[in-house]
Amino acid sequence: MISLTEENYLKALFNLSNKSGEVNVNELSKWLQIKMPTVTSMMKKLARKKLVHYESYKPLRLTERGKKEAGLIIRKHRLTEMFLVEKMGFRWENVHEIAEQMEHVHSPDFFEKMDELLGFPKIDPHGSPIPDRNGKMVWREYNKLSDCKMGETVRLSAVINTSAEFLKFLNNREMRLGLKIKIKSVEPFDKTMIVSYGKKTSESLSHTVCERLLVEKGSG
Amino acid sequence: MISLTEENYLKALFNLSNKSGEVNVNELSKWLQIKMPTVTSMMKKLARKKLVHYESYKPLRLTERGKKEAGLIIRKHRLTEMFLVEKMGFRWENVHEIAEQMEHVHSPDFFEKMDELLGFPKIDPHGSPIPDRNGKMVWREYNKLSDCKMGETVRLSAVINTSAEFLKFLNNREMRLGLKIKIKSVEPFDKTMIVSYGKKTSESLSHTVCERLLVEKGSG
DNA sequence: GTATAAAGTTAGAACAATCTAACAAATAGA
DNA sequence: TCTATTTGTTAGATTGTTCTAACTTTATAC
Repeated sequence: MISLTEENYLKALFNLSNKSGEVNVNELSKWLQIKMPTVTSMMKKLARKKLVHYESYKPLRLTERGKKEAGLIIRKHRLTEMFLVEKMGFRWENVHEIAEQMEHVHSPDFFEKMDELLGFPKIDPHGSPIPDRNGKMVWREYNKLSDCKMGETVRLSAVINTSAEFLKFLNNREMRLGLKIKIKSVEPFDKTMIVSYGKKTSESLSHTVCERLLVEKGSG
Repeated sequence: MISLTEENYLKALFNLSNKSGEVNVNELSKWLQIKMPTVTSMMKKLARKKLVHYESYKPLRLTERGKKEAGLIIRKHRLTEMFLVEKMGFRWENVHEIAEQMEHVHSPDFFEKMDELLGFPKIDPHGSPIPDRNGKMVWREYNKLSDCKMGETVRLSAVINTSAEFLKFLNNREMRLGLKIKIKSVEPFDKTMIVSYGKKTSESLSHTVCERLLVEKGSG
């Protein structure tokens, strides 16, 4: 049995894993706002439970089982977010906190029913992929807006940061998923972009913002 | 802040309170399947938090604040059960376990939205009243079927036991809320009732079952 | 290539929620 | 009313999750 606390560690490890699947203790400690010694001892415990590969002074890695369990928690989180938006009328900036609690509900039937009522969605309201029943998750080929060049036209496909503040920032600028964005220019000094989209002919987006917007190129 | 564990004690106290609002430590201990010394120490803690009136060797009583908090937890439980049945297509015997977990979700908005989508229901799928936003709950004037007499015709309004087994037992006999039931006879020895309802002309219901069925008299 | 800083670990304590064993008070039977 | 049973409490231990303080290892900077 995996406790609520352990579930939160697994999810954090999953979310922080880089391409090679590695996470540092310090990173995890800061993310969870839990002191390093506590994290170390929990990692030893999760290692005993075969959910994490742990060796002293080495980066942490989830085991296959750990990845699956974490994926299933994230599946519950994202299905919930989708349900809240699509079936209950919540806005995308108000679903994270609720999903954060619902992801710990143990009831396969409940989440299967959500999935069914939603028509088996592949992405959540922020464009993040919903892991399948085996906890497997695949990101489509997205680019950060900040990596695109002047003159390109792209489609907004996902947002990395799902904090209410950031999402409200996007709301205020009438930005939402699916939006077609044209890059008019890029300021060389601070990488601020001037873009046009919808009725906006000239909006300025800081590098910090552009790094958090994932887009698809050349999808018409 | 009230912990999940404390919430479960409050809810149990609320559910076990008799007319005078009293609950014994032993009773609570058996209900929660937690040993008496643990219950005693938790009661002292809840007394410190002004949620329970506690005096050594005296019966336990919720304070006004305790009653309110407990009522709000039960509100969340029952709204969830109603939502699961009305909006998600679950059957009444499958909602208790899920609601048991959802009742601990902290998000007034979430439950307000449920309430609104459901059209502000007064009762849950088992006929139990849903406490209002202040945690206040009122039972309508129901009688146990077991207290009714031969010849009476009554309407099934609520079920006391919400275990899946009992609800499946009722399903198997095509019994549901709103059903009009006529008492054909009562066996004096064991109080078994012979009743008719719907297409059934002669069904036998044990006293154990009749005690768990709440009915309204003379409502046409 | 050593000194310093950053990252990670060990040891020991604290708090919440649980238990068992032993004792005390209240209740019930004769 | 006296004793036996039931109910309730106290004391002390256990487990899970967290902390601080002190120490060790690894990485960084000159």
